Amino acid sequence: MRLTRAGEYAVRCVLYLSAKGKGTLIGRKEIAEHCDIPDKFLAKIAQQLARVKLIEISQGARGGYVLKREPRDISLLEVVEAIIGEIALNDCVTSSAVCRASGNCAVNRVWIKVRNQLRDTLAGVSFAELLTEDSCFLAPVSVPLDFRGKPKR
Amino acid sequence: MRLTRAGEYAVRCVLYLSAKGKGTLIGRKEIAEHCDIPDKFLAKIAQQLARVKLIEISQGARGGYVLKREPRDISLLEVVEAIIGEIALNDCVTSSAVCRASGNCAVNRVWIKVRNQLRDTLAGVSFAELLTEDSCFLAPVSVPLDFRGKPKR
DNA sequence: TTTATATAAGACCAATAAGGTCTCATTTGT
DNA sequence: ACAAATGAGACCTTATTGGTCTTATATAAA
Ligand code: FES
Ligand code: FES
Repeated sequence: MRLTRAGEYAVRCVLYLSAKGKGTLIGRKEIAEHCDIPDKFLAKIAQQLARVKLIEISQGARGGYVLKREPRDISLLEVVEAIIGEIALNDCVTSSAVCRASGNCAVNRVWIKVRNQLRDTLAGVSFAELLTEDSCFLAPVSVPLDFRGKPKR
Repeated sequence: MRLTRAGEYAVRCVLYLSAKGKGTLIGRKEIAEHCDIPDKFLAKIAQQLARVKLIEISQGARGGYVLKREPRDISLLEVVEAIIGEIALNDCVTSSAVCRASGNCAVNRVWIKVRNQLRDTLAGVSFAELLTEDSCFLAPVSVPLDFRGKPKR
């Protein structure tokens, strides 16, 4: 019951890109080094982030990654779910084949509740917010007032 | 990021025992069959439940399991954590060796928050409550008014 | 236009964890 | 004593995670 390494790495990566600002091209190696992510593994993770349009990847010499959205509009949930898929917590929630009475089960209802709670909280934290505080791999960054606050989407 | 099978089985098992009432001895096979849990696997799970004194195991012919506490005093959280250990969600929360700035990290703080939220919600649901509604493997049971409501511990 | 640098895509591999079984010992009712 | 049940832990199988490798492709710069 824990976030995968890939998920944590993705968060770090997006946080690093957020600090540099939307639209800034950063080499993969720089990110890997600063965020302590295995270089090749980051490549794989970045591809997933690109698939959901969070970043854009440019190839060739002087290639790298570019954040495509404003940090204030990116939620923690989005980044996490881009990597590990929609959070479910237990199997009954997704596949109704597991339990006999799925859909009408007191236990299941509790799991759905905590799952929604968890997703809501993660959805309520933007990378702009994270940037205003100290984090691993990153000193806090002063963010213009306009860009603080909760994510829109 | 999901509850293990063992965790789900444990919940079913305790729910079944709750329906029979505290102090009632039930054979392992009966539980395994009704709750659709592999017999031998249930044995292993039961041992973990016994270790935290949720149930008591009696050996020998006509042996089986006995619920040791009132369903209204057993929370979902307790049963789950008896099996999978304390819920953590991400590694930084437990082992500070993973990230560089653990203890003072915005990301980490969010994870701690959602983790506490999740644990609180699960802690707020008793098996007596679960019994009043329909569940997989179990028809709803009428529970005396006195025994409904939130868990004490 | 060649070369060096960088990523893409996916196959591939190693380590860990989950899910479950088996064996042998022990306990207890009859 | 014997049959019926569980205990404890080794053991096995499969799935997931975490990560690397290989070949191909794109681009900047010489
Ligand atoms: S639907 Fe799975 S526990 Fe009830
Ligand atoms: S402490 Fe692990 S992400 Fe910051």
